[in-house]
Amino acid sequence: MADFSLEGRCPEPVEEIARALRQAGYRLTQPRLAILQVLQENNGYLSPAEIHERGRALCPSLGLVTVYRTLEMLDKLGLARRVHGQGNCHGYARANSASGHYLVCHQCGQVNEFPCEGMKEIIETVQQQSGFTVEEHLLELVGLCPACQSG
Amino acid sequence: MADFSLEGRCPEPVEEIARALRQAGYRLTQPRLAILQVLQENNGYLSPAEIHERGRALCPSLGLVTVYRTLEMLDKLGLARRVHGQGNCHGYARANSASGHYLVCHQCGQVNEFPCEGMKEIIETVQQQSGFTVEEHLLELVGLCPACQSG
DNA sequence: CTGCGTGCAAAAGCTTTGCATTCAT
DNA sequence: ATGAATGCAAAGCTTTTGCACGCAG
Repeated sequence: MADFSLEGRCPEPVEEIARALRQAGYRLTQPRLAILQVLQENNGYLSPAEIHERGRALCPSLGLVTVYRTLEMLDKLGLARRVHGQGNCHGYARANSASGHYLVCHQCGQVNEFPCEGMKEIIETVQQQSGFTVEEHLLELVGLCPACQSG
Repeated sequence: MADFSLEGRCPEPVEEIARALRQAGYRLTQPRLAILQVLQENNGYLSPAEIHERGRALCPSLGLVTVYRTLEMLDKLGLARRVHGQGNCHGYARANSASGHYLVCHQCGQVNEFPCEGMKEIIETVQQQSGFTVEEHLLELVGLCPACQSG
């Protein structure tokens, strides 16, 4: 099940992320922990509403507004990443790395990041041919994960 | 100004697209022509609201609802493409090719498509390593176009 | 203690739906 | 003539804002 992309990066414990949060000057609260936990446990692409719903199991008072605010913050810190679906664009997944490369299963919603060496070269070429200065990139591959192919 | 990506593909006249529309069984109406014209003239990334506003110059009665419906249709037919911005996700640009590769200027909003040979190889590698079956891909490079770098 | 972070309520946007009318064919 | 397409109005969502209270540090 796409193990390659999980090697070493996946089980990054919530505590570690929490530490990163603190170092960035943010407080560590129950709602935030709940949201981090949800993102951590779901290898997926979740809408704010879904995160809210699941987060309530861990922190019953969790409000949807807080989910929005926290996701925005996590996105800024690079701890979660906005993922663009084909239809709706408003899902989030945890960021395992800063790669910006996603492999999305359109059946089960699973999102993995993957390393991609070829990218630098492509960007270099495009910059030279177009005169653009490329600052960010987003690469999403959408398809079926191994489990959903057989299921 | 990123000419490379425009070679041969850009001036695809509205009439040609219109023909494609007809062949797909759709009627050719003023509102649709106006929207096609707007997409054609703007090398860019436009929100439905912007398209509506500009389209009114060409077809004063144009309603926002029609813009939504038409964009959805054009997207399905591959004649326009949804472009994902960093903040908002709901821009559209005309589709010059079926490449799925965009070069976006975050200053002026200009969107170009570009050819990208390296992609097939990347997808091949990822499929083999992950077991995913990749059906679609989306590559966006975001940066500054030549004009905006000097401006 | 302090004030950052929260939840609630409400406002503000954006997108979709229903329906009578218009217009391309 | 005929029904696909449109525009309007309104409903339905999603996201943001304002504010008093609570909790982490």
